[in-house]
Amino acid sequence: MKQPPRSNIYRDAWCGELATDRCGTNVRVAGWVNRRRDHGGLIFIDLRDRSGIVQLVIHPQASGDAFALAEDLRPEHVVSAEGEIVKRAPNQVNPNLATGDIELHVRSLRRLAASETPPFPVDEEVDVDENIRLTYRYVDLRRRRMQEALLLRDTVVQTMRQSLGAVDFAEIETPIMTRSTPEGARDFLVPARLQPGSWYALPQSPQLFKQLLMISGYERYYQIARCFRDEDLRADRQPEFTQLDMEMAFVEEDDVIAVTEHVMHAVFQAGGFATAPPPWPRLSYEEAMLRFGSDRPDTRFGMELFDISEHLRGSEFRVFETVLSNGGAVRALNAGPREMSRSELDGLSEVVQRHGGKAVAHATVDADVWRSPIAKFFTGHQMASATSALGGAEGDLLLFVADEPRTAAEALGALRLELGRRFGLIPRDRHDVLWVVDFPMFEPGEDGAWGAVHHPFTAPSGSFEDPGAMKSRAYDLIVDGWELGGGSIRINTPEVQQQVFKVIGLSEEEADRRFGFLLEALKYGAPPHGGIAMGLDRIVALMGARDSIREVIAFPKTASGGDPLTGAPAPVDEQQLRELGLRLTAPPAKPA
RNA sequence: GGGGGCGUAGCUCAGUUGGUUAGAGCGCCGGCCUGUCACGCCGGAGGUCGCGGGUUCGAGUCCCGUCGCUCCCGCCA
Repeated sequence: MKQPPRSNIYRDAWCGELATDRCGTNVRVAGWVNRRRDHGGLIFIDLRDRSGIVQLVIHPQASGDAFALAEDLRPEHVVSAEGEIVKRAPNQVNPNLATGDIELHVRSLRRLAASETPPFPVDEEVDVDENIRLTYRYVDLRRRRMQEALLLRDTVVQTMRQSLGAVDFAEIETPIMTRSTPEGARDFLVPARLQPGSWYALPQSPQLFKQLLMISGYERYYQIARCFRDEDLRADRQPEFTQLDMEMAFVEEDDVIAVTEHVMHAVFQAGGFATAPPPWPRLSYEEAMLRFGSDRPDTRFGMELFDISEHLRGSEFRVFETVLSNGGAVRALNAGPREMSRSELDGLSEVVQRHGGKAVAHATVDADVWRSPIAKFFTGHQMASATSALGGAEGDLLLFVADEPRTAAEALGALRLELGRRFGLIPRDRHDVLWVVDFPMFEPGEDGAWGAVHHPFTAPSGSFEDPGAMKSRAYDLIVDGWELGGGSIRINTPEVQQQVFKVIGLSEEEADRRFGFLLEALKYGAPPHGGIAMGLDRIVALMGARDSIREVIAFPKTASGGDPLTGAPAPVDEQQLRELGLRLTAPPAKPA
């Protein structure tokens, strides 16, 4: 706590900050009963506020009905206590408690509110069913781990504001009710009562508004922005989430990257998250895919991937030969000296299959050849050459995936992560930060058209003659295999913007209808500009070592998008629908 | 949309091959206890085994369906 509380009838001190310097003085504290130990003739109460815990001692001779009340207190009752701070005898010191060398000898005690027995323990770190935690989130948030997470989140946000403010960024708000301009994800829609049949959309990001602000000359903008995407949830994805959204004018990649490194390094330091100092290494998308089979590689451990297509081409192994002759690749990794059972190996194939691969082939290095069901298909030279490419030593387990190059890379990349976790190869107290750059601008979509890999406002490099070969001027910040943020230099002329729309199959009319306002704005002096968006929830989750961003959001949604506390989403009255000019074509899924 | 895991007391869990009255720890309630801090001791209450259906002499256990939570694939800056 930065300051003592203002003295009032409830308290004049924080529980967790009382120390021997206050011995002999009279203090008043308030909070929740964390635990009560009733010895019959003497009662101890651990009183908790946000700052921590202090032990209250209530003697029978305390004034008034203090002792009788203390007998009646239960966990989570809210009380205010007043009395003298007393130094504990040496044999009574509790080394596990920050305030363990003092205690408060209570003179008077007031119960400010009673409490039902909490649905789960507040004072213990037991894993409680998440649905129950969310139903009673106000109780859950009292628990130490949740408090730590939310206060870490505050530290992160404060640090972002300070370090951006210090380099002239201005915080500017953009609308939550806006026009549907799908960037790829599904929009959340809000019906417009005043214009029946029309809809607002909640922003997937402030992307277009921050570009407009650059055109408006604000030079350096940022916002801690809430964003909305109506897609399925994951441990690291919520339908509403928060990002640190930034944009700068007259910049190229290095400028945005430098500012981001400045902010994020400050954030990591403020949260005690140990990383190397900037500048952080940059890896091209192509290299990331080749070496790690992922565009967000976890570089904290090795076991890198290799393309051994050329070492094995021309073998008798039909599976590999078919893949190779169809333009596919054989990718492999060296899992090191490991014995794996048949069922463990089958398990690896399942991992690969989940990510679009077909199966994993395996071989164990045995002198110059392989011990493997597929060894008989290869020449000694092929085996020796592939083994050497993989740095294989006697007894090493080699794993192969053959497929279309990208599928092979991604499937083997997923396998690498699984092995890293399973064999404990990932160091706990080391954190790797890196940039992935040089993304392709377009990739083939399902309908044969091109799709924008980033979003269609990203500036491309290369020639529109060959969209598949174009790169985007984009960059992603990756930490420990988490994608913490991404951004790009944006398009700042209507001509280029139109060309990009054309490549992704947006007709001129369609582009004009949906993004006409942007194209128009680009005609009025749009400076070169670029920016980035950092996922706040992910940053805090990673720094706080949480598996899910729900652990760092005060009131998150469940995997089905609901909030067990409020019951949202819920049906609305017929009257509300009528005012909006809406009628349901199907009855509500569940009654109100 | 698809696949996996889970659902038994307030909480965390056990529950054998389908078999008599479904258990444990913590919590809760009552009693005792003046130095505990995971206080201790004694006693007690507490169950729609998520829900519905089926098989069976008999279902927490097997089958079908359904709901909820969760992880992943698809989807998603």
